[in-house]
Amino acid sequence: MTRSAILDEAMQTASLVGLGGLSIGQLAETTEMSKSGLFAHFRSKEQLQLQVLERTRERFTDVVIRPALSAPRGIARVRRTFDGWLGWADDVLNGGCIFVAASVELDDQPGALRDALVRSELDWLELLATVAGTAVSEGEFRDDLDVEQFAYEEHGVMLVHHHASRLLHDPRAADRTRRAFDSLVAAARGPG
Amino acid sequence: MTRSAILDEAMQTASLVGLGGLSIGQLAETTEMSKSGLFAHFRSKEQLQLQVLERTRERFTDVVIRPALSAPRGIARVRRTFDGWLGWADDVLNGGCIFVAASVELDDQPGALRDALVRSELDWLELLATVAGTAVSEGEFRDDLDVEQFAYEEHGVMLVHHHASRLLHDPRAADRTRRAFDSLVAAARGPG
DNA sequence: CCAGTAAAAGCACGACCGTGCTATTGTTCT
DNA sequence: AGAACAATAGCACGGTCGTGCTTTTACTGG
Repeated sequence: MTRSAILDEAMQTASLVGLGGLSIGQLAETTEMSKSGLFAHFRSKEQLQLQVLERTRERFTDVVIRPALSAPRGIARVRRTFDGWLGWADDVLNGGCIFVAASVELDDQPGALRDALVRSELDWLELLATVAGTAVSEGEFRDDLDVEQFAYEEHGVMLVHHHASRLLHDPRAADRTRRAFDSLVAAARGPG
Repeated sequence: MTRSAILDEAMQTASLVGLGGLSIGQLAETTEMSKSGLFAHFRSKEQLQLQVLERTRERFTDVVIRPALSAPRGIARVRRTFDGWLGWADDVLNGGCIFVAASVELDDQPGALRDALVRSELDWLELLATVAGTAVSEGEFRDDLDVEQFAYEEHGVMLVHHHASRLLHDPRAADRTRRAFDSLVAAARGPG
């Protein structure tokens, strides 16, 4: 079992129980390794968590960010980024989005893991704002749009989608989310 | 140490480490009781968690819901509900909002605790929709407003506020949140 | 084939977990 | 004062946790 395969397994587990819920013994069991054999790959639990987070970032880049950036600049790209996020947990994870889970798990727990997550989230928000910016420069969004505010509100819709679909299992979640997103886009297009 | 006081302590701890992060031993330590003495009050960890959740609901009702419902019907009440939520974790908890934390902690963990949380969250969403409804019947919101959609988007703004303020410590969070909320209200007032 | 190296396993440790069972304390009622 | 009862403590159990140390296995280059 290669280190990379272990991380993939760990990522799936973390999606179900969070980064804090990861345990070396349980992970050794599901990968059919000895506890000490697995432990040798990482040299502490924190290292394991950091590398799982990093691996998740890589996968996220592959399945969400890169495809989104290959969409045409402007609203099309904004939409593709948003839709990519909506589907990503369903497509590559067994459970919920690891970033969402970690965000509430770590908000009161200082340390390297939290710091790494914060960097990651800031990158993501910045990317959302940048993508919105392409819609501005293409003339599809009004040119006095506050792109960071747009990213902020867009992120809110993502979070409420996660809540409604994963916790509440609300069958109307997809529809509500689409309507919320469309409102944001409409408001960004122009004044009334 | 009375059962009620224990629950208050446990609520504070849960706000820092989540309901799953509660432990009988640690709680016994902070309440200066023996582990078995404390354990006797609840007869399982799950019972403890359920009662902590219930206690949190009571406190939430006291400091958010009741004051909000005493505001005048309409937009004033909508705003008071929203503002009440924003402040509630800061005012009564040491850490983050327990409902937010539990929502991502439990979304893949079936059981009585998850069921109780889902009921609680559905109540909350329903209340948000109902309060928006008072603004409709007062003529302040347009009368074809989808109040559940409004509640959905409002909830999204709350979640992103929690993320930005607690995880990112973004000093602009309060301002961004207010602007997001104002957009929602403006859109609900009328067509353009 | 053998030496050297890397990966995995074996094993033990102290700590904490939830939970039972039994004893002790403290309170209330007659 | 003594009996009945509730609250708390003492103690032990099997289990899992993260992590060290030592030994075995698997692989590689000469």
